[in-house]
Amino acid sequence: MAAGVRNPLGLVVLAFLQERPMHPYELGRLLKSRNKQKSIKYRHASLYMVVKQLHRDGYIEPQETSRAGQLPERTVYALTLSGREVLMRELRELVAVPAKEYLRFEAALALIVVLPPPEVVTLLGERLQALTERIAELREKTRARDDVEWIHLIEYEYQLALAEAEEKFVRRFRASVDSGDVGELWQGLHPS
Amino acid sequence: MAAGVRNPLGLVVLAFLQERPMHPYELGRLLKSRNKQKSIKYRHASLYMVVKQLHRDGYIEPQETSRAGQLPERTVYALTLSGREVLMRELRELVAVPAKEYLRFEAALALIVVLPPPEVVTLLGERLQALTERIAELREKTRARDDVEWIHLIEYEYQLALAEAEEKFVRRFRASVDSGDVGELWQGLHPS
DNA sequence: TATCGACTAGTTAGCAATGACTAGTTGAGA
DNA sequence: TCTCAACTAGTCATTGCTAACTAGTCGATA
Repeated sequence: MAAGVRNPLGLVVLAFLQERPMHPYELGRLLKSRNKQKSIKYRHASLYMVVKQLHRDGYIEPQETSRAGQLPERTVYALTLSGREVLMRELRELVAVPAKEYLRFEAALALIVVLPPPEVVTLLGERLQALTERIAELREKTRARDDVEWIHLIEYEYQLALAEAEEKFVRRFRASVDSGDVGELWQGLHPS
Repeated sequence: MAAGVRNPLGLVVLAFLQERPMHPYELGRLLKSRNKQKSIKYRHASLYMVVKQLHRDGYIEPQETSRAGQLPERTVYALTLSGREVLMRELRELVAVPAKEYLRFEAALALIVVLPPPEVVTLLGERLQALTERIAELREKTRARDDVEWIHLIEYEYQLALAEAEEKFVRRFRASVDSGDVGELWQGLHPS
């Protein structure tokens, strides 16, 4: 059946299996070793779930089972034709069509009037500090290196671009709240 | 016994109940009328789930039940003391501590080498167009208005800041790929 | 050589979120 | 006045994700 692959982790599985057949645990190891877990949420158990779903939907197929010692049996999966197709299709859409994302901070902003303005200034200060550190890390990580081609750092460039934008936004926002020009409504909710 | 309120929708419920006791359906109506559904994912059925959880965890309490005609009974809930506490606590954390978000586009970037470079240029072009439209909308929405205080548009300002940053990033990225300086690895994956 | 932590490999139970469903009410237009 | 669409109000079944568990292996250290 299968209207597609919702979970990005599923796409990783398909993408990796394009290189060669593998068993789930190996997929997980590879994912970690290529540092994809920073961009794609990875939980050990989720991987097995996702593999099961991909199999159910006919995107991957068990090839052989092997076993080392008394450890559990490993099932090696291979990509099917429709698996390859769905990988390309989903990836194209992910790139071409911006998805609506619900960010935690966005939700917080939508409810920000619940907190008294002076406290918001303090909290935004804390966030600012964390963001600054994050940005420094990302700048370090994305600095041109000889051992890694730039295309493999592109996710971090993106994170960096967003983090910098957020930093600027928070700085502006904090200044606004700090200036005291906060509007009657918000002020009125917090009698001091 | 309740380690907090994971779902942002739960925070909306708590925040709204701070104003006055309400029944779930009314909460949903209010959420829509205040245009929070653009920042906080809202599904009718999820609301009832969340309300049930908040009740289970002692953050809200049923006050009375009423009924209009033959329509189902409505249960009116009120905020408890620990509900108020948890609302403030979670909101503070949401503001002060940047959460790691897993964005769809970020995942796509992590797997981008699966697609051939020329196609990526095209797809990024499509995304760029969508982003431009989105930015125009947000600019319109956040333009200073007499009938709404600026603090109630702050979520949109945030979205705008991020959208603009993404637009710039995509533009730069597309130019890089288009220039053909794409690295051996990526090129090698797509024999032409 | 006993033991402790890290690694290998996969399963399971429980909860949270969502699409689909039920069912009555109201108002506008034919 | 009939009916159709939109609204009111809530429930339920399915699916998916994750924390926690099982259980064996390997290497270092005391």
